[in-house]
Amino acid sequence: MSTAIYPPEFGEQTPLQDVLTWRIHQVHSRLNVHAAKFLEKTSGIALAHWRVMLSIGAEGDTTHSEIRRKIAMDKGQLSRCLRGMIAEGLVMATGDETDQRQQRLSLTKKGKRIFKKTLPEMRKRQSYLVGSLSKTESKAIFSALDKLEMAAQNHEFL
Amino acid sequence: MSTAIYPPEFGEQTPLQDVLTWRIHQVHSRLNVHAAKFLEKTSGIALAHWRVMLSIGAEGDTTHSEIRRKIAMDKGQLSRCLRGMIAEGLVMATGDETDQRQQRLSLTKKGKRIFKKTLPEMRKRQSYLVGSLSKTESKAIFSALDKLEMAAQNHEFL
DNA sequence: ACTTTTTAGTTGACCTATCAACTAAATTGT
DNA sequence: ACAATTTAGTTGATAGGTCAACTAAAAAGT
Repeated sequence: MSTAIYPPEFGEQTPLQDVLTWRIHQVHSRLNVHAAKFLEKTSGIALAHWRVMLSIGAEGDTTHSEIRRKIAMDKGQLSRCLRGMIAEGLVMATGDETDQRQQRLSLTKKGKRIFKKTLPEMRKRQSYLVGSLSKTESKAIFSALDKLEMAAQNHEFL
Repeated sequence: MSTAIYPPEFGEQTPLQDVLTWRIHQVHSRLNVHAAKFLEKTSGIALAHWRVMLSIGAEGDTTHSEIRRKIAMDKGQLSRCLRGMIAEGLVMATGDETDQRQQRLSLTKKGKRIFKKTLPEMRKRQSYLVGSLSKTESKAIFSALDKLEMAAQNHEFL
């Protein structure tokens, strides 16, 4: 049981309380480890790289900040991540003619090949994970996450 | 909507897929930021320190590895965390007579004072967070997290 | 036109997390 | 009794996340 990890006095009075954020913490880290191992095995790329690839998409042509909007990644982190991906030959950057601050980003041939190979594998993985949930659970977990996120961003309670 | 953060082709075919782990990632990081700020404001302690305090408990007398069992924290991380907490005067360590490898850990007076001050605040915070969920959602999110964790630890799918 | 502000992205500093190597004490096996 | 293994905890190396300072280009304000 989830509550077992907390001292009774806390858990008993407030069964969902910190336990919930803690549970999210734990599950998150385990899912991350799993995803990273899985990706390492199937295509040898890093989780962050996969996320960025996914946000570019096989035929995409996008920019730094557009990716950031999509996946809400720190811009410094994304900058370094993209540098790595370019170094590995997964992504190519070409200057944007109308705005010299930004660059158009797209997958290289190698990037596309890996993307296309990885996508179905990741789909399988996710189906496997989500398949462990009931319909109700999978619906509820999404709305619960949305609500928790909103609650966490509500500055009144801070 | 949650699925909006992924390319249509991915999201449409597999609505819950990576989106779910990604949502957990996002929500987790926002909850963490929120918790850290909240703790900073209410008692000036770090999130990791709070978690350890919580696992020791106001009257607790425990060991390194017992904490680790409770909160599944990396042992190196916990070692440094405890060192910091001892330096801050939150925790005191005394040698265990029967086993010289381990130490008995408990909260100092200062630690207890902060613990007692922080606990109701954290309860309020958690009630606030959990209060944003419906009964169904809060039940479902727990079982969903349990199942996802088990699925992620299943080595068959790796 | 030119100053101010916003936007795009990079870099550095720092902090946390994870993993592996290591020491020392206790337990188990013979 | 003593060798081998397990358990407890520390430390170091490294990767990833977070924040803030910085440069440069573009847009907006006057």
